[in-house]
Amino acid sequence: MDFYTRTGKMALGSRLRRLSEQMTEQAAAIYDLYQVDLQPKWFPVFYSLSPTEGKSITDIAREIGHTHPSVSQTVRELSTKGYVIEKKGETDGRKNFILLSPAGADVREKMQDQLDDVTSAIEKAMKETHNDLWRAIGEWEFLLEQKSLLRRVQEEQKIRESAQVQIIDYTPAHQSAFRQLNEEWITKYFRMEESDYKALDHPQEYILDKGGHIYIAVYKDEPVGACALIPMDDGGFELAKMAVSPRAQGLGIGYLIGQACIDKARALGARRVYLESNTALKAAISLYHKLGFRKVTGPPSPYERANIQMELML
Amino acid sequence: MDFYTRTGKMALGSRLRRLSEQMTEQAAAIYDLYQVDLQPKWFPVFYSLSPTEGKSITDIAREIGHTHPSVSQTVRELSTKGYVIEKKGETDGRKNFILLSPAGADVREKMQDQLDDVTSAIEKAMKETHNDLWRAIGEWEFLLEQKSLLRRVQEEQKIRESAQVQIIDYTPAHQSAFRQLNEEWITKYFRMEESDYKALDHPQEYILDKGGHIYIAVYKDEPVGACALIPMDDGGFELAKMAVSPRAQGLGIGYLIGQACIDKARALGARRVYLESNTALKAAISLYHKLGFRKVTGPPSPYERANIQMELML
DNA sequence: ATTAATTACGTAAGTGCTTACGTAAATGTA
DNA sequence: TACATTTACGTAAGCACTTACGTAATTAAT
Repeated sequence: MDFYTRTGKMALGSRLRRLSEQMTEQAAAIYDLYQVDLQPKWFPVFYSLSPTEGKSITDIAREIGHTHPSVSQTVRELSTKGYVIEKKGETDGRKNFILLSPAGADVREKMQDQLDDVTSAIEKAMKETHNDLWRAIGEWEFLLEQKSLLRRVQEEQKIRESAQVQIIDYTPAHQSAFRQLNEEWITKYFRMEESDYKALDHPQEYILDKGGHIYIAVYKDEPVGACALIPMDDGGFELAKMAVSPRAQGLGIGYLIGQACIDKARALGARRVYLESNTALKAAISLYHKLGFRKVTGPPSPYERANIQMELML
Repeated sequence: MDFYTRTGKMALGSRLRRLSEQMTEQAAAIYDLYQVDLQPKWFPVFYSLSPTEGKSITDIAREIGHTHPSVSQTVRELSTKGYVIEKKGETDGRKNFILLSPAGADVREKMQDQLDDVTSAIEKAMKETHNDLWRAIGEWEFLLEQKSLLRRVQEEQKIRESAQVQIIDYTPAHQSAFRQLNEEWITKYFRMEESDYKALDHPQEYILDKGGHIYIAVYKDEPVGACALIPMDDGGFELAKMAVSPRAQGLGIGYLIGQACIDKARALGARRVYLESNTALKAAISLYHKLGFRKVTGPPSPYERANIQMELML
């Protein structure tokens, strides 16, 4: 008991199982009390049946939320007990329609008191609690249907890891990382061009000295992303050489480093940030949209691979 | 889903199990996400261990609320994985002390992020609910520890069945039942005496005609209890011939029919109800106590079997 | 100092479900 | 009209536990 408070919410599943086990364990004793010759595990199937209307195995399974083999098994057991009658489907020879036999209907009748007593026992116990277990389960069922626990945990993971990402100013020590991160995606989709070599091999000369800026994203002491601002003739900046290592995808690094660049451009008094990209890079384009960029048509680009131009007015 | 609302609270156990299954099913995927090479089922045992302090199999089992074979099995699996070290007890050769190996401690370290993320994912989800599942489970654990579900259901059964018990006035048609019910317990513990035959064979003459009264308890259209009020010289009544069929025990019939007699005595203006019994009849004596009777010493009784006298002042 | 009872723990088998898989019937497609 | 696909359902095996049982080691009782 104490253990579960220490492990915390991680043990929610186990704790639920233990509680349910405690309850179903008592169920057997309760059936005895009412001298109903029915195994507790049969209850869902048994209760779903009627003496008049037959139901197929799959129908029952869907209704009670078990698998069909489980229902199939239970039906066989109920059948040897003589509580149900099986009838092959007439129009559909695969189906096996199950209905309550007279003996089964009899047991069902006798069970009514038990059902009533159990219901009121539980309802009375529930009144002693402040937190309604029945409703809480319902809410969780809804919650998990909406978004799985896995997805929720993934989101938490992302939040935690994003907090460990730092956006820092470029220093000469980052040159090789800056080149490598960019070369990686350029060669994957396109080919390195003359302007790429200039900017990546000599960022000091071709970017910084011209009044530009470079940011490096660091995650767990390793550079995993980069982005540059290159001054344009109109007083604005071009956002270029945006790169995120595939190993660090999903941490929102693109957004963080892009936003850092935009903030810097604004701080430097620019009115506009411009960029060129390629529509094949779907993730990149959608990131730019998220950052506020909109498609424009401007003067032709020096880059072969550019087939889309975007801008963001500050 | 709909099925569970129809079956009502009876399905509380199943519903809990299904929810817990949904959660533990996701657990495996979550472990994958963090690349922790640990089976979810190992978690409770694994988490209970430390690298310095060894714990015996039974200790672990008690702590996490599983059985010792389950722990034994898990430890063997963790052992072949190299995550734990087993050490025979030095003072007690039966014990098998388990501690985390360096490799195990390593995994434990790596798991911390996962634990944190799962905890905050669940806590965040919980904030979206109105009924706190975690607390609700805690309350139910407490509730069931206090009084088992079986006991609670038994109480409901008793309440429901007691409502079906009716206390009615004696009519001549009840004479044989009146006699049989009393003869049953008298011959079981003692022997029939002269006064018994008189009262049971001729209740009209020996009880009613003298200004006495008889009540019959009827349950499911069958007489299952009886009790008589016989007028005494002092203006009070003697409570006598109280009998409840063993087949109808536990329905509180003794109390109901006793109370009916007391009410009647009061209505007839009596100041005192008196009775004689035997201390061997523990259940009867405690019932009389519950009805308000106290032990007294009075004149000797005509009945051989009487060894205790009680009275209730109205 | 024996003998009996208790405790620790391992192995085997059972439980109430599940997934995996196979077969026959029904349905869709060319 | 033949073929592939889907559906219904049964059987087998697996899963994560449990209970049942047997065997040492320890402790209590005589």
